[in-house]
Amino acid sequence: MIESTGLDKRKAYILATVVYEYIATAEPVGSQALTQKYNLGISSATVRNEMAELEASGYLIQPHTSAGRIPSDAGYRTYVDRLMQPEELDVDERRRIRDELYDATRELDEIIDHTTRLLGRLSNNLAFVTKPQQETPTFKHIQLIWLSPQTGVAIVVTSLGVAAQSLFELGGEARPDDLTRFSNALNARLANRSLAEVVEIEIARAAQEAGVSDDLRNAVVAAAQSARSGEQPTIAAAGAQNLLDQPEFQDLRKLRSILRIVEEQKTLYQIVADAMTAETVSVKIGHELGSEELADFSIVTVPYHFGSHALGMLSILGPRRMPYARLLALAAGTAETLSQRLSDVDYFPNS
Amino acid sequence: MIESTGLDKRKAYILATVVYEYIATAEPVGSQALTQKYNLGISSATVRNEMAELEASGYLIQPHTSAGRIPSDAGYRTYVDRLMQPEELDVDERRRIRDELYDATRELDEIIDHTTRLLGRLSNNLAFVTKPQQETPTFKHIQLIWLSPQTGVAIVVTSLGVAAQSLFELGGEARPDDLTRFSNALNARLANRSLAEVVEIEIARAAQEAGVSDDLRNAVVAAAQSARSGEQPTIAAAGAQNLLDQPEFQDLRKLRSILRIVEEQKTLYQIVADAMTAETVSVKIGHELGSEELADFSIVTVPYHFGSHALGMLSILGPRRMPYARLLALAAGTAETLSQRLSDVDYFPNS
DNA sequence: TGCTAGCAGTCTAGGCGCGGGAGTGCTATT
DNA sequence: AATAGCACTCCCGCGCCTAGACTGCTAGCA
Repeated sequence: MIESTGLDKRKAYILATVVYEYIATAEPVGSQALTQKYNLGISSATVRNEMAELEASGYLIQPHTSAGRIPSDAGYRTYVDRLMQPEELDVDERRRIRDELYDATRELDEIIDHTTRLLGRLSNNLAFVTKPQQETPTFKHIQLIWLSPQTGVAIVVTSLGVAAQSLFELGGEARPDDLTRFSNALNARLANRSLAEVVEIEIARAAQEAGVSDDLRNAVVAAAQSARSGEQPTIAAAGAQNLLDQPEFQDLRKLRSILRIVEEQKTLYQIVADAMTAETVSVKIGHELGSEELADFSIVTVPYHFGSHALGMLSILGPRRMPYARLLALAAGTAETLSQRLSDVDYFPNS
Repeated sequence: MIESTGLDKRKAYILATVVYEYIATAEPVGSQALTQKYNLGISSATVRNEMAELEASGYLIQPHTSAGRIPSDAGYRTYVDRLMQPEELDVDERRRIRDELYDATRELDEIIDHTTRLLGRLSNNLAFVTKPQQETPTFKHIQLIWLSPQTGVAIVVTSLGVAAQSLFELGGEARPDDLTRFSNALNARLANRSLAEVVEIEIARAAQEAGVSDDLRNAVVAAAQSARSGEQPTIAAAGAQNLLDQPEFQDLRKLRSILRIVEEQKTLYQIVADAMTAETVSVKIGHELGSEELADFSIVTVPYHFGSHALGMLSILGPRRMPYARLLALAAGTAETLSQRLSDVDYFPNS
């Protein structure tokens, strides 16, 4: 572990301390401040040398020449994955969450809203929760259209309306007839099947039946996947005002981005979607969110379940400089309690 | 009209121009700027004199000695009620709203959400819409409890749970028996009646039957009203990020208040609740919102209907310096279209 | 060889003072 | 009554400057 990151024990400890201190103060951390506040047993000069190397390895950043250091994305990542002391919710807090969720409300939507607000309040950040879709969308129709000898387009219509189109290369040897035949085979197999089911196998069988090229099959698979990503459950959000307190967001443009993205929901969902299949809580830090606008933020996400079925996700969005250990524990604990809460009443008689 | 406000024609025109200009620029309006930009046919010195009088009458405010004037709440109020040129939505815009609302979505909740976003986008402000409650709450039980020879308490239980209690004076001559008798009479008349119905008459009849004092009757009416105000439908909001663009909200504390209040919903609902019974669009300006935190904002509200029944309200929240004429037209137009849209599908088979 | 003390250099945040500019109220004049 | 002119007031933005924090580097020490 130590070798794999190029960090000896002392460097690791210094990195951890810098991250910890920066999370607490939001100020670049200098070598003196560090040795004074934490008795490291080494002098500030030594820390300076170590810091310079940590910066060279990409874990720390110096905002300007005569300033302290702040963690880079890689620094945070290392901190979260290897260095930080994991936290647990204490019993009191766990009970408070439980009590709130087991409040009078019965309706699923209300429980989700309630959970979102609770999470926003406890995390002091922006919380958002994807609502489970009651009705799982199904295939209605798929149509392959011949555009030119080289290209075609696949259009997938789901029970939610037109959902996806995907342009593809024909590979040269296909004729309009092939497409029609393939379309028919696909429709026979897929009509009214749930999008959530694994349809790749069916597509492969239909492709074999119709005797079409691999390119064509792959194009249809892509269109199906894209249609699936169109299933975007609505998202409840709460706690945006908490972000206003963070010193790094006095810059209004960043806030604007956040509010817009949260309201739009689509981007937000795409960012966290892959956490749905995760076993446990996952974290995306800064640029890992895949958007320059969100580069100063991090998101903690954890799925919640009904039985063994993942229903949705619970996320906390905050400054990159968020208290990771605490928020990971909070998100995990809340998701667990929510899952329990949901399993106590049979909301999903059909599943 | 002129006498009632202490404004002659010229003062009225100057006031209107100041408000108009301030809405456009967000800068205090000086006498020179005014005469240069609008050819008033009088000199800046004359305008200065008029402005001084308008300030003395409370329509204008001078932020500091050597600055121009900005409108006071009273100034805005006069502008909105009497001076401004009302606007209409142009045909194009009206059609765009219509097209958006008649989009594929079917579900009531989605239509409301969609409308909210649309309104946020078109208004460039924060829009919020109260969602109709599908189930109208009904009386379950009312209980009058004798506390002392002078006081009692009324507890109203609705189908939504315990909703209201109201302490009252007995007026001296009532005994526990009277309260029990009145309770019984009330329960017989009110059980399972909708809270939305006019229940005052029923209460009066029950009071007569039981032969109790006016004080007692009024206490019960108060409790019933308070129970009714407890019906707080959820609120959809959109466009918070638009407020960030307004120069007067660079101060983050104000934004924080807004976001908190919008998220809380309760306060927001209470503020606009009385607009529900209005015939048309209504405006609350600055301190009229009844909260120091909201003193820099104004809210435009208009109810939307299903048939003749008011279902909810559509509001725009923005800086006090909002383009009133435009937003009034926008809110009214959107509400009208929404009402039509709802009446085209039978969402409320029971009403 | 690794650590430390000291030092010179660098950069930022924030306090201070100044002057331009916009606007006012007042007074004298038409 | 309306206006022109004038002296005065106040804010805002600019540049200047200093205090403070931190760095990298060098030389000395276990």
